[in-house]
Amino acid sequence: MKNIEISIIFKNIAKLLTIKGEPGFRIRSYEKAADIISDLAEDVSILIEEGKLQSISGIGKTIEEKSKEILETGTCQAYEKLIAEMGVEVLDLLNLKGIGGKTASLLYNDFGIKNLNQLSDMLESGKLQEIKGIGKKTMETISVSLEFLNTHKGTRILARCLDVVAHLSEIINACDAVNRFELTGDVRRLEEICQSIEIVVECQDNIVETQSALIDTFSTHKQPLQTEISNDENCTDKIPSLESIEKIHLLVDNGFPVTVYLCIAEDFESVLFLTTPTNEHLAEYRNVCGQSESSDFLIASRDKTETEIFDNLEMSFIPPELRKYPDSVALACDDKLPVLIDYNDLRGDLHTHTDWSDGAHIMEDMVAAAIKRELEYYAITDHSVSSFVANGLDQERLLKQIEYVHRLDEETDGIKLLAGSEVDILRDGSLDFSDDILVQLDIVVASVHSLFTLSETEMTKRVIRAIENPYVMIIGHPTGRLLGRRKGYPINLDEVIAAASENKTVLEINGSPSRLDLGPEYVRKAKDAGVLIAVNTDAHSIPESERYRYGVNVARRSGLSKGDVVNTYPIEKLLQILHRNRN
DNA sequence: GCCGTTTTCGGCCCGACTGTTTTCAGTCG
Repeated sequence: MKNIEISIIFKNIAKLLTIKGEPGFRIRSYEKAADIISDLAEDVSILIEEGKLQSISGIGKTIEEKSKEILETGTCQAYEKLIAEMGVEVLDLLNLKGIGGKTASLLYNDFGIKNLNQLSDMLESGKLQEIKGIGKKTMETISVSLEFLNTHKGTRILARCLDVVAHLSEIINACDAVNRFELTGDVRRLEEICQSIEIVVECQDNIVETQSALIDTFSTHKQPLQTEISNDENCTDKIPSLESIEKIHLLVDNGFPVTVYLCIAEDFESVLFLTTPTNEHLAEYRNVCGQSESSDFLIASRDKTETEIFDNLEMSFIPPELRKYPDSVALACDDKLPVLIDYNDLRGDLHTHTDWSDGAHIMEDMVAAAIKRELEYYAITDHSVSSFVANGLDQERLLKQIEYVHRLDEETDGIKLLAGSEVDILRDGSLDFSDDILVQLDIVVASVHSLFTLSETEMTKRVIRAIENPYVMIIGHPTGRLLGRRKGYPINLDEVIAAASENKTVLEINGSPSRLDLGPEYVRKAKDAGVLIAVNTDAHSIPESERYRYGVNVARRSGLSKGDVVNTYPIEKLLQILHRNRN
């Protein structure tokens, strides 16, 4: 059980209590505890063992007891009681833009709204607009948000899938009848949003025996994923049931589909090969090899490794991340696939936070985590004054911080610290700090954090003006999207990319698992336009320093090589590139 | 629910802006 699981339960308790209409401060305590726990650098279980959990400010007796209960049983009674009473779907109400705690509570208590479908009916019947405080614009916001959530219904972001996979792996490992297993499908391709989890299992001897042993193992490990065996044959099935392939369908994590393919050793890699790509990509292989049926293909490729299968198709090995795009097959046939950036290629992080603004940890601890990651350079880029809620730094505090970073840099061996700022891009595209302040910074990341409702024209103009500022080096999370939750502000990215290309401004791939912003579609366009990319963590805590992996995933899926990513360069070259617009 | 203390309950809670109204809910990190 990881900290994140405990954190999610506390966050959900807070949400359910909000919707129920409970008074505020108890809710706030659960929210605070959830935030504290997700940011902890150590496992809750260890802190409890050492008797240290309650010494953290914000965590008292009740939170510790409930944490213990969750660690032991996968859940806690208080949470289960709320879910039983209100239903888990009611939580979706708070994911809608335009609806906050007060409105969600009103909808639930006075109108009996328990899920998005009921809300949708209410919206269509016009009853929603009768509620005080909901006018034309808010209706529109809710309607757009509802449609967005519906298109992502039943999906999970990659990070959540990997958490779920960690649990499933434990369960599968506990089954003696399994030789080995590997992820396939969406998760193997590292899709930012996944439709399902697919796993290929190599059985020890008899497939049917392994199948029934695995079903037994899954059935006895119900918590914390609410794992159920499902008979739903409509689950993602890339290959038909064959004599040599069996399947198990599961629903985990409140109804998320999992398909387990069971096969013998000889078929393991060919099943992996067939189940990894999208259907569109798979069709391209068929064009190349002329095999029309998966079953024929399977027989033809029996006992071969994936590499041998690609060899037989007379194309180079296509990394799983690229087995989505039809064009990668043509590139593989011509042996022209890019050499993808590797996770170890990053030499530094150019966008991070500390407790000077809204980070959870002190600068020294964040730096220690960076040294542990063996980074060569590390930029501190706390928020600027306009991000008030994030305790953004004003000019005076920024100047103090620059000095502090320089001093810490002198005292610290093994890493170069860069003084930076994540500067807010204001409404008109100007920045929070004047040029004579910006010139003192090693790194300037400029980001939009407010006024998401501007028109596309205004927003595009706003960001381009920031790009044109010679002191701005990187545009942070360029679309403002939150995966599965928020579409991002309206902006013409083609124009933004053209402006970045012209002004030699770097665009960011933000490694926050719920952002991953820019996404592959536009990263590819940026690469084509000669724009360099920075893969940053935007870490607000020590655990978040690990999110560089998610950023690299996006870079790989976008077909980026090491040379396309600015923070793979040695420090001298990096600064030369970033400072080239300064005179 | 947590904290702190003047030991048994009162205080916790940021700011600017938008939308919808005329006082407040929601949104940005």
